[in-house]
Amino acid sequence: MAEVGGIAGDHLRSFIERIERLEEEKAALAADIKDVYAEAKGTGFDVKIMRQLVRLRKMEDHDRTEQEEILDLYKRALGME
Amino acid sequence: MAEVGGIAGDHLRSFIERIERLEEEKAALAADIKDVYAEAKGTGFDVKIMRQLVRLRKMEDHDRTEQEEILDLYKRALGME
Amino acid sequence: MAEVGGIAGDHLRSFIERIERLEEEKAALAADIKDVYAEAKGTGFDVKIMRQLVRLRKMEDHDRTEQEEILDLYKRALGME
Amino acid sequence: MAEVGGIAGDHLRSFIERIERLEEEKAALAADIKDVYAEAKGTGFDVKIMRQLVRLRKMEDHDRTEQEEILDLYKRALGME
DNA sequence: CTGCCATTTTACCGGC
DNA sequence: GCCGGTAAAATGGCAG
Repeated sequence: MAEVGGIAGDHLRSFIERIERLEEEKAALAADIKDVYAEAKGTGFDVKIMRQLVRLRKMEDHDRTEQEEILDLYKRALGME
Repeated sequence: MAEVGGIAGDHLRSFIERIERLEEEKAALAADIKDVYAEAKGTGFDVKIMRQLVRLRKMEDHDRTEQEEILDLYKRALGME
Repeated sequence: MAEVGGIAGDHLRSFIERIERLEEEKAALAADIKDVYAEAKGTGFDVKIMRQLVRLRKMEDHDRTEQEEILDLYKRALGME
Repeated sequence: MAEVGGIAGDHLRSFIERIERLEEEKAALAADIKDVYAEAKGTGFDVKIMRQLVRLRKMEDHDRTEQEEILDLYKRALGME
């Protein structure tokens, strides 16, 4: 661990503050997201279902290349590459 | 999918896309935070300890806010606002 | 929280021991899995690729009904159910 | 998939299936553990505290084992085994 | 207030 | 023996 006190302390403080700044922005975005859900709910949509939709669409993105990956993996696993 | 449900479908899609856009930004910030921790680690700092520090400072902020809220509550109760 | 000492203590101990027993079995299975990977490695297979395969196949299982789920969700979300 | 790579493919499949079988059993045990925690919670115990207890007891076991290993090491160093 | 879900933290495992 | 990345556990937050 770097020295306690002096320049190392300033350095640590700098890192911590950068992180805290980023986390504030992240929290702000989380709040924005919450607001959008609330707005959608006010329009009559079901928040729980919307969350499921978002989750499933994210999974779909991950799956887009999954089949190819599996084939590639089998090939590599079997030394066919 | 836009044809399913007509207007409502478009509306839903709009909400979902807004959320997904915000979540992308949130993920980008999470990656930035990760990078800062990695950089700090490369400078010799202990990431686990740093995380504890950040959490502790956040809790203190939270508690401080809570105190202020209670104070406000009392002020309003006393007609001091 | 239940009383400290007396019957509650015995009860707690009983729960803890049941959990520890189950965790031992789980750890034993984890060791078995490790052994299989080691054996496969000894036969010339790449452990990292095998782990990826297992992970992707698990995802495939999860995806098996995903498309239907998504359609159902959209229908419900749009009040078409 | 059995046709890909012939014998090697079958061999790989065999390993993968053994692993998947073991992982299913492991998941079942994890579910059992979850159930015990839930049951304990229903009896009035604090699950979070219980988890800490289990972790602590495991650490103590680990440390005890470590001490015994060190003792063994010394014994061997002294030709006492 | 309770259960579920997302996030975050911790622990593990293989590789170098 | 550490490091990086990946899976598991645990905590926190949110909707109902």
